[in-house]
Amino acid sequence: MKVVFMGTPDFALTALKKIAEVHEIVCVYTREPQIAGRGHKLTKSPVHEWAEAQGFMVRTPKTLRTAEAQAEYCALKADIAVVAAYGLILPQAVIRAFPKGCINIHGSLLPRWRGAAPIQRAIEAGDKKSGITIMNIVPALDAGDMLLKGEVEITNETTGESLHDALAELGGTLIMEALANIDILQRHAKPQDEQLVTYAAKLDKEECQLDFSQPAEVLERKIRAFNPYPAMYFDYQGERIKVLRAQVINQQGTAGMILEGEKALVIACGNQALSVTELQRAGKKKMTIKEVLNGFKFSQVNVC
RNA sequence: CGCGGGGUGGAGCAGCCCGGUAGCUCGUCAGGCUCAUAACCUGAAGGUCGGAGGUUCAAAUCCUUCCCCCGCAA
Repeated sequence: MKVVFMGTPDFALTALKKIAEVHEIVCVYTREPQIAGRGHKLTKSPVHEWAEAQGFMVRTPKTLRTAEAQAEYCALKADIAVVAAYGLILPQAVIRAFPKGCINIHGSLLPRWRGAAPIQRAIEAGDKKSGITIMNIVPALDAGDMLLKGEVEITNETTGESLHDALAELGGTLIMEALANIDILQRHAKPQDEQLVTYAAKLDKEECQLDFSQPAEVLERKIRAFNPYPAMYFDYQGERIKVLRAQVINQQGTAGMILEGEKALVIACGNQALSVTELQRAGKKKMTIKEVLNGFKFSQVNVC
């Protein structure tokens, strides 16, 4: 089939690579290069970078609301559009442009976790499973009928990164399946149960400062969910320390107090305590707690 | 030119400001102790101090320049 692909980050790129092996990529839409990174350089998205290297036509409109953008889009001779973490709202005209429609790869088991950060929110909430839903795009946020689903287990070891990677892979697999059986799947498309809808708010750095008055268990899930990005942190004597992994242990103390800082890093929480097992100090690489403590000791102060 | 931290035996750090024979914690190897051990004791190996220039009797340490890693911000 002739496919128009719309996506931006790595999550989308994984799918694009698989699609490109079998189908004809007519055009790739991705977010325009952004000022980003150290030195504030203009940076192309992962999808942009790869698509260009493959010699695909790449378009980066600021919006698809304009008549020109829509006309340009609709002029493409494609069968279907595949959207994955694109980042722009798609107007009706775009959604209906191609005969086989416009389908989306979403990183959750819809209707649970519609929205921007479904992967992290599922871990944070303590869900036992996550997955991919292939669905039709409609004008409302992630509300289209569902075509195909696949599940992934969330364990105590699952991090935002590991789940992201697993779902990206699964998304690629399922989108291929969906494209292969699109007509049948469309005939059996299932509406989402509005009663079960939840929303995954986008990640906000405000919520990443560890609030040790909360139970250790809650914080541990946030730590895993937000690893590696945006990463939970606390400030230790003016230095920002990202906590990438921790274990809940059965100790009590004043919330925020470092109970042990030489042989381990144990911080008291509202309920129980966290033993940090992997962290990153400002300016340093990620390290296991063992590596850190070889050359650095924490004082028993309060880090709230 | 957005702001900032850092590159020292395999790992994490100290030393750099106030130049002068490379230190700490851990790991590795050998031996010892022990019922035993990730514990303890003894000993050993392992470093052109990111690269290139320069200043100096002498540079990890001062100057110039290049490369690489990372935090913030976006």
